[in-house]
Amino acid sequence: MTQRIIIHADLDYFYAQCEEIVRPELRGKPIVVCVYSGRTAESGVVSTSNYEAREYGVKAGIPIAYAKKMLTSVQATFLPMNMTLYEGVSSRIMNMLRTYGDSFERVSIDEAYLDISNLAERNFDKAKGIAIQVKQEILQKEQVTCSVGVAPNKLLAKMASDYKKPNGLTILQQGDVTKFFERLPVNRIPGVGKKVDEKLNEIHVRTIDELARVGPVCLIDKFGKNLGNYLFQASRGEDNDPVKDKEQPTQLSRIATLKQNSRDPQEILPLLNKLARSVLEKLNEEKMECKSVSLIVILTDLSIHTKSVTLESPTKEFETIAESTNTLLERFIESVPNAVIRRVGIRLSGLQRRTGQTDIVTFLQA
DNA sequence: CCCTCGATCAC
DNA sequence: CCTCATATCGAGGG
Repeated sequence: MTQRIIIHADLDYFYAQCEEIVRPELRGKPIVVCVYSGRTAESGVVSTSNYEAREYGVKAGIPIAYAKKMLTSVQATFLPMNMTLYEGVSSRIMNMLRTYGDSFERVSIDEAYLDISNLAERNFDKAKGIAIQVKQEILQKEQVTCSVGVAPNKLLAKMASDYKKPNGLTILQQGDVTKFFERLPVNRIPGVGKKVDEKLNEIHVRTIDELARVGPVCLIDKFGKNLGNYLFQASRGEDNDPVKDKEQPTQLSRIATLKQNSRDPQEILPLLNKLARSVLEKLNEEKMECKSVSLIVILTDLSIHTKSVTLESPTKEFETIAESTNTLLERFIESVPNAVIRRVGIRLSGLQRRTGQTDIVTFLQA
């Protein structure tokens, strides 16, 4: 295949930026979008913050209480998540982006890849023009800024969009890779998080150019076939993963925090049923059914446990889901005598499109 | 090959 | 003080 040209677009500080759009008077001041757990009035974590808040160290994942302390000296706004708002803005932008590429891949609410190889006629100057146009259209139609990377594959496009933000545009061609990777920390490679980073540090690899000097056998030995090969290729800026339309999800989950810790199934059931209704609503919207049901349990020590069952036949029924998770919960509590539960969740997997077809029992009865 | 489960990532 | 959702992998058991 000839050389591809891929765009990665990343909507800047997305939830907080959406809030700036609907509350323009807040622009220029710190905004913190929060996930409130409902435990106490203030408990929860920061989902996203705008750059004014980040200057004070307020970023995604930190407890809301920490964020409040960091922002005591300034006038800051703390807002609960408004997913309906963000979904609306996102879907309008994604539908716009979809019209550009030969293929399109939405990777999250605020990120997408476009393959513009043909549109740009395999020419990076044209590709840059398209990227500028994309940024402009998103800004004009939705007042949203984004950071864009243009590169010969998804890996480099993502690393490029990450390089300059907010409101960045970075073109990265294969010939620039050596220079770009020089002294760049390995954790800038997508897929290299805390654990992989630590393991690489063990073999004294801190930067991507250092990683490129490690042999494939060594990497496969340390990280397994899949991740080992990925790291080897990534260190050279190579990636053949195609931009693929992901039409349907393969799993759906819902998780929530208990008002108070408990190991009494009766206290937990109402929340579990609520989660079942919620995740089933989504399953219905997607016109799908599921083959497996998992219970997710997070204990007071924050350890995560999952228990699952595979059903005899795919289901979309509340009774089936609720009964499964209830049984799994009782069984889990029984099997771990000291477990005190903080949060519970439900995951539906083995998802498949609902066929219009009637099930076999109904068919035989007809 | 399928199932279950924990781990990891990144959001 | 500690959210929520998705995908993927590898190990272990069958």
